[in-house]
Amino acid sequence: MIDVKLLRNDPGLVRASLERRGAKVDLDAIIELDNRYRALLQEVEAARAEQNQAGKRIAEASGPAKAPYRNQAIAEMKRLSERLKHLEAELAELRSTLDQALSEVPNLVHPDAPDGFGDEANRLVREVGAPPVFDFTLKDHMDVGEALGIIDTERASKVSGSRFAYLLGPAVLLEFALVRMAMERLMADGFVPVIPPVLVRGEAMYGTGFFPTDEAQVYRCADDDLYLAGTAEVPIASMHAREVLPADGMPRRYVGYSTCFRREAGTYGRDTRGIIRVHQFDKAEMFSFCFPEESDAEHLRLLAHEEAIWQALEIPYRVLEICAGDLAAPNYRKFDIEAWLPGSNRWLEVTSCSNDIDYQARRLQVRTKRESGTDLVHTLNGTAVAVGRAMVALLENHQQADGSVRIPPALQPYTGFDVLTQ
RNA sequence: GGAGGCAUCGCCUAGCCAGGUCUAUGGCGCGGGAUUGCUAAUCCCGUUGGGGCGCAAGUCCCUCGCGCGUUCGAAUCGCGCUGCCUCCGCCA
Repeated sequence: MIDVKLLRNDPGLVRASLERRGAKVDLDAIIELDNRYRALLQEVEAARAEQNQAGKRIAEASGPAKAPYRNQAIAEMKRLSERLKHLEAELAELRSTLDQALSEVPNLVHPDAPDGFGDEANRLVREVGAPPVFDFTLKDHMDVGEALGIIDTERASKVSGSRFAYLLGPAVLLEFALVRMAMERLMADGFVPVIPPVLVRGEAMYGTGFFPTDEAQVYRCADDDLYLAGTAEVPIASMHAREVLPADGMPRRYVGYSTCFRREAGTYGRDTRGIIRVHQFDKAEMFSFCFPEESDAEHLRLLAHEEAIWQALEIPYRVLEICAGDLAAPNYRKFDIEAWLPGSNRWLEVTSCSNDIDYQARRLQVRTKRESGTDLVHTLNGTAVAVGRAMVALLENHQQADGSVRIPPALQPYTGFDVLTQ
């Protein structure tokens, strides 16, 4: 949610951001709604003040001697009350129309975000590491994984349908190793590890900005009115909803580990092979709550952690800054990391790091209190390690002629083996 | 799943049965100040969070878990929901 006061005072700024996104929102209609709402609010509040005064007069007029006066005052208050009832109903309706309209306005866009739409408009920030050289015929991750017997999508589809997988044997240890390595690096920088609930209320989905926009991507448990989170971002951001965080604990950094569930509606035929795009995967996610003036730096900090992890995994990657037209509604600025997949001869998105400024905080009402006052915090999130896709990158980049996969030294203390074999 | 209980401004707490002067009591904590002096004490003032109007001073409205209702008027009465606690059942 954007700040309605900002819209009121500087509609040009909001309009410019919307244009860069290519978002079609009738701002003038919202501004008009806001004006009408505030005019009516004043009327209602004046009537309430009058009612409060009248109530006091009634209370003061106790005893038989004052009964006539009292009856007159009650009659007067009845009229007031009747009028207020209508005004308040009108006000409530106007408010909910305004809230609905505001909830559909996407966030502002960072001045440095590249203009444009689509992949071509993304800015290449840097490319790190050289593609490995091989002297044998390369396999893609699925061929490597199947040959090793560590990925089984065929049986998974028997049990759960397409876009599911069994991970077996050393792949399981590899998962725990990746997560443990990421966790320890982040804990060293003060991130608090957390395993959040993954079944959440609609409120949490709305508060983080996934509803109403991305409702189609979310699994719903209808009987309990709960939703399966597509990322730990949802329960972690919501963890401090309606709280005022003490200034001396800022910034608050978490690294959450959770299974993620995504319906992948509308992606039929895309990434159908292997475990690149599945309905269920595990991920360690960074999340920060920080002071507003610190969020630009915090964003770069999260990105630096992501890059350090990919460097430790010895995977060539590139950093992209996502163009204004491709930002999700809550995002103010976003960096993706894409890993190079030599076996598939393509780049694969493996992390995503966003600064949502106060967009989520306003919906979730997460504030911090310091001497200068109580402010909404800024929230940021970034992938520490998306296990499935990290495995894909490892299998393709570190495959060896005999079908085994080399484990980079930084990961070996966590796997307990240096070569992944059958 | 069944039965019962609880929810007040950071924490504790009064108020609820018997609706109006509740602009919510007191304590703790916190912030500011005064006084006395010695390892501290006493006193005074302030201290929920939002919102509207206003250059400001200020002023008004909302907020007693949430919602709906009854009523001229709800912290207080009724209904629903949520959360927590106790017991039973079930369970990793």
